Amino acid sequence: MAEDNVSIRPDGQSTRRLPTRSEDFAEWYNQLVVRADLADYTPVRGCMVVKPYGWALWENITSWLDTEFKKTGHVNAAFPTLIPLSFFEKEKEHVEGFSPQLAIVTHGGGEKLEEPLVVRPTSETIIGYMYSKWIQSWRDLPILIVQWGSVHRWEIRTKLFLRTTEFYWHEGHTAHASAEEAKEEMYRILDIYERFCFEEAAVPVFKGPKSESERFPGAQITTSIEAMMWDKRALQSGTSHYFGQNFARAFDIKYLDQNNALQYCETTSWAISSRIIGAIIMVHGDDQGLVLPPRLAPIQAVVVPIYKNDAEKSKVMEVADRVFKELKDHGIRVKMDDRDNVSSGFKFNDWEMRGVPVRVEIGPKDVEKGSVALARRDKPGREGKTFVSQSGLASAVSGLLVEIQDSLLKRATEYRDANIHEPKDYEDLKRIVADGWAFAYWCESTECEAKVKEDTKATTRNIPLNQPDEEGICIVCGRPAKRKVYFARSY
RNA sequence: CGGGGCGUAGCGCAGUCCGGUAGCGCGCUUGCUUUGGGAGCAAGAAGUCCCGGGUUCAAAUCCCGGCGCCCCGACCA
Repeated sequence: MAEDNVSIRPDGQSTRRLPTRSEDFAEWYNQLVVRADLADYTPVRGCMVVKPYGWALWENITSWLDTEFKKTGHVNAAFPTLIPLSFFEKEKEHVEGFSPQLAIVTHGGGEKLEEPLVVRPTSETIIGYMYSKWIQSWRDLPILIVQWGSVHRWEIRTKLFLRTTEFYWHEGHTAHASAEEAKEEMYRILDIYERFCFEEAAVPVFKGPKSESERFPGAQITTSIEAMMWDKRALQSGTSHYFGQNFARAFDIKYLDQNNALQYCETTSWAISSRIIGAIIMVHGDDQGLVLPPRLAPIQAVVVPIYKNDAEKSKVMEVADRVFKELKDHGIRVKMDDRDNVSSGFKFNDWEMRGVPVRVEIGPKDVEKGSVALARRDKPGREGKTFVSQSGLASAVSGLLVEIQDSLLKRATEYRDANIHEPKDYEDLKRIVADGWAFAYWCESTECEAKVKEDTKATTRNIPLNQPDEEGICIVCGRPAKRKVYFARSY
């Protein structure tokens, strides 16, 4: 489906080489997003267009997550984009956290509004208000609702996918009777996020709680999944929060328990946003362009026919059409590139820019020999090319897609692990975070964390779960510490 | 908000110092030849030179005033 919507017109810079990642990583990213046809800039500062190819990728991400949410009992619903400003003032930390980022509507229908409306930056408040209306009894719990949509946060510096004024996401909002149940929910979702990253995006992540200073405004516990980008900076790729009764008290979300006693609910919220696309780009992309994990790629294989004249064309197209149909029937998301106005060499580069995992080249020689050239995107250029028989091609391509998926995860994991170090002392930590991640004991005090940030610009990312039950000493102050944390510069 | 840069064809830029026919590359259109790693030739189409004012016979160019964007230093999924 998605593959048929993809525009394949060359752009104005098609023949220009992308800057390499080591030359200028930021510029590499900016150009790649546009030239791979994922997104474009608009007249509205900080707001992007997600183009059909980028949206097809997003749809593959969302449909997997949606399926998993439904499997675990969640249902989808939609809440308003506009939220009364006063709602934000009901939870102290929430208003402090979000005030600087709000877009506010002051007029409607040509008149000044009595109360300004906030363009939602997140929906805890309006959903909390509605939950208080809907929940009366322990029988009403849990409520497990997911909203798919977009939100707005006024940003100073924006970057396509990573930080835009408007971005796309799902936000799950749940209400429970007990703290245990709410915390279980938070971790259940975190596990889904982790599985998504490993299995679908081939992006290895660490999951665990964030420090107090990195918490979501209004949360008691914030957990995250954290990934390492090619430039070794960290990207928070998803979050899951436990609110305790903070929002329940602010919005009066109460129920009568089995003993006829009035209780506050325990709530959670969680999200993965379109930012995850930025992670996929920065983890897998190379100097030729985008590299997409096969399981998420809108186009998994592209067929490129090669011919010199009409006689060759008719012979080649006969085979190419047959191959295309075979792959399609085999459930592979395949695209036929029968453009007549660009050379095959151009097409090779073009599909590499767009990150298509497998390219099937069919020329006159292949027609004679009953073969095709198979090129795998994770090994660009001629190195990734092999010649295989036309018979059994569909299963060969399927197998190759699996192999590419695995190799991307393996490569990303090795790269990440090679760039995480355990510092011997504080000076060592400073050296490490200049070009990598440090994994060290930390006393969990805000002072020590702030000192690291001050000295190195690195922040604590998260405290990974399942650590051995050992004690150490804080890398900053030397006091006893129970758990290790990742320190890294982040996006 | 402080420092630096930019605004000229769809995109990337030259021209501005020293005022005088609006230019280049890519892309686009048409035709022919091409197509196994970013094709060639030929003929075309396409610009309120960011906006407003001023100086001048004449302004992309000089002067004044705006606006917008990008890059670097304090927040976030």
